[in-house]
Amino acid sequence: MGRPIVPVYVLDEQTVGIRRRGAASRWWLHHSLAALATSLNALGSRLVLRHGKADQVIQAVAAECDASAVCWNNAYEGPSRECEARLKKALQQHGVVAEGFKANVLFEPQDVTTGSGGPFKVFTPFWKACRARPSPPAALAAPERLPAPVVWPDSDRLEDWRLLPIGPDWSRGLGAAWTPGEAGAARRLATFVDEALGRYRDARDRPAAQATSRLSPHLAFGEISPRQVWQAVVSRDDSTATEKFLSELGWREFAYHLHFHFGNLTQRNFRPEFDAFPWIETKEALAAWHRGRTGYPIVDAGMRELWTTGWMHNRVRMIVASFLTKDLLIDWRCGERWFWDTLVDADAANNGTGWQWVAGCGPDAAPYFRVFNPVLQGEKFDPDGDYVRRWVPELASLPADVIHRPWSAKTPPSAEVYPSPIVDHAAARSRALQAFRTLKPSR
DNA sequence: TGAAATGTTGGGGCG
DNA sequence: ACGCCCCAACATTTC
Repeated sequence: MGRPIVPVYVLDEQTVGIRRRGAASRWWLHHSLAALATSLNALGSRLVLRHGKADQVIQAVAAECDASAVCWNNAYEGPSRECEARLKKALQQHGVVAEGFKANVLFEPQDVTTGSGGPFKVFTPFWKACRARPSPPAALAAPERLPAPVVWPDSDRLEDWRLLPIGPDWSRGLGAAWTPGEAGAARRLATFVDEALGRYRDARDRPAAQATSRLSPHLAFGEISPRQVWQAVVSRDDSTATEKFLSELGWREFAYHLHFHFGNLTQRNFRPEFDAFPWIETKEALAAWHRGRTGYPIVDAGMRELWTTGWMHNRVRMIVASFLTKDLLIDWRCGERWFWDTLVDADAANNGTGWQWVAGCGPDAAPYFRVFNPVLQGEKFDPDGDYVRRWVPELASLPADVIHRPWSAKTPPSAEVYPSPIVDHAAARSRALQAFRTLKPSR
């Protein structure tokens, strides 16, 4: 059955506008590709690795194989889309069937429109419109074997791509936390559905509860399709438990929708009035944030979880982002860059949308006056302090009622052990409100 | 997917 | 017993 299939992965670091992956996601990519190659070998196939401009490389491989068809999953962002368009045109000129599929999204951005036919700028109506559409079709089962060609095209060696850290190996925490690859993704999904989905709605905001799916890096690398996730979740037929989780998949869809319709939002303010915002350049404060030494336990715990595991709980991402942009008044792009480099789930659309949402310059963004209080957020979402104890061990002996404000403890930790807050939150809040008032009102 | 300031209410202490 | 005040608890508004 079927004609030979040649699986190809192209590492494109040359097409202008395609951003080079950060260090943590390069680590993930290495292990993901290794896992994919192993799986393909078990099917009697191989993974061909090439690097270069994706459209040119694929054309070359297709010619070497005398391919009759080339298939891929659609991309939704500027330079990648242009690359696809060039490839499609070139292949068709040579009589090769070229087809993109939508396995990376539940709903394609152009299929979801407002009543007047335009794109959405607010999440709730966007997701409502998605839910009103037919459910995404179930994913097809994986083939049991892939027919091999008589002659395989050449492949790069994965090691030669040097995706793993050179010099000091900071990746041990990543390896302990994650299993990149399709099998790891499937296990993660099954575990989540069995053990955590039922309490997701109530426990998802508590970072110590381990109640989220942790599928984000697997989704970001295409190791699992959102359609597979959708299917596993809705088949539980427990709408109160699942609806909240589905809407988080919806935020991912919304991010792709925005990037498709409004262009790259990883650097450009969606609301142009923010181009005049008085961000402050403070290297010391930024460094304290990077290293998890701000003096606010929930912020520092999150930043250290990120550094150690390449991932941070969603609630804590909002808290650390609010702290950077509002308490420190540091440009959200500085935070976006750090996340891009350190997150194993780094995804251009999700990262840009999330940062702009918190900073207030994005679509459907938090209003400027919403400033998270890192103490109250800690007390509300980490009431026992377990998350802080895990990631900020020097505070582990503090009782729960002061662990989010160590300066109030009977015997506060010395400044060598744990820093005093680098800013006073109350003062920082009023400074931020002041700064935000300088913006011209939009619309 | 907030927080703080301000307003309202009702119970209890106390002159 | 009554009225006054205090303030916790809750609601509303404002940033």
